[in-house]
Amino acid sequence: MSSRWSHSMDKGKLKKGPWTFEEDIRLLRYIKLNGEGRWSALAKAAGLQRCGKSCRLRWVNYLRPDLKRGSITPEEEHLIKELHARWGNRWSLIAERIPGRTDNEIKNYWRSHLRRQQTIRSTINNDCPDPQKAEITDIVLPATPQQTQFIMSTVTTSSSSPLHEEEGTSSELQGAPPPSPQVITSNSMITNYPRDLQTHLFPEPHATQPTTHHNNQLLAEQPEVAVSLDVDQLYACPPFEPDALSFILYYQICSGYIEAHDHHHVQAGSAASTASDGTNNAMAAAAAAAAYSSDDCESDACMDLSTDLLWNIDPIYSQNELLDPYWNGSQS
DNA sequence: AATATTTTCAACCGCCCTGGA
DNA sequence: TTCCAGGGCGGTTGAAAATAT
Repeated sequence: MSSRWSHSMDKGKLKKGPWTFEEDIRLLRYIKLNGEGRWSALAKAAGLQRCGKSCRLRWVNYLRPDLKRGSITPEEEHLIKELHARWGNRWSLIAERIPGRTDNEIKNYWRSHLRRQQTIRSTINNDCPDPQKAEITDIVLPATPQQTQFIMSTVTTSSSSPLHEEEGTSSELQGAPPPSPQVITSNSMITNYPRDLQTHLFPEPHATQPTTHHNNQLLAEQPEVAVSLDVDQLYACPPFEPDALSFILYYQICSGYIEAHDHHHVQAGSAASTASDGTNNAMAAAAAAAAYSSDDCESDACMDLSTDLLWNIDPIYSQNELLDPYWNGSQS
């Protein structure tokens, strides 16, 4: 735990600071079983030494299955500029119009990317006496037809909104959209996880592990390192703290492979080094992770490789369309 | 290669609003 | 009507990573 949070922790028993793998799993499983909301009670019931706000934030900004991973696209950037010009720092409102992005993410993006652009442009065009006006006019770039269509489909609204109900608010807020009618239960959101991931995250009592058969070729014929497939053990004693969802996804893919080959042995290092595309890199990462979690992989080289692969799982995932069926839950 | 500076972003803080008692 | 707890939101922080010198 870094010193940043330690003084706060001394005041009570509630934990602060970065979330661990185990905490993520606890929160995810609890929300799947019981739904979200009532965050203070949820935190206690889930056995988390966290305040309700912290749990909500972790869920909303990081664990939600409908979050979009990866960099902000040019279309999204343009939309952020457009909406910020309309509504100012109404980050949650803006986030509602950009699917899969959180208010925190948009706010950070604005501060780190777009505000700097604005500052530079304002410096160049320093003849504008009104900084607010300069901000709006400077940052809104012409939209391509595609961008315009995207913006129109996203922004066009019909019903009332809290902002609309504030009669006579500034003209800057005209055209503000209604609150999103999004009423999504946590269960339906969880079903956006890959089916196999759901099974592992939220197993039915006494359910047998599903046997899945995926791209298996590259991991075959390398039976050297015994791999533990005891997921409960993994939950109880995670050997590292990668992105929890990504890790479990790849772990499951790997498990499917291992079961399919019925020997429960994978040479993680050689599998990874011979992998040539994203899918198999991902599988190799999972194999490496599994190997890492076992007592059978003790070499420094194996551990180094495992760690490298795990910390690079997100880019592998985001660049690999072959994994979309798993992520989108359409894989049978 | 080492150090300094800048950028990124997860997470917290505090204010405000809302709904229930 | 008032009080209070919970939740949402925008602002801020600071460690880690990336980049520059």
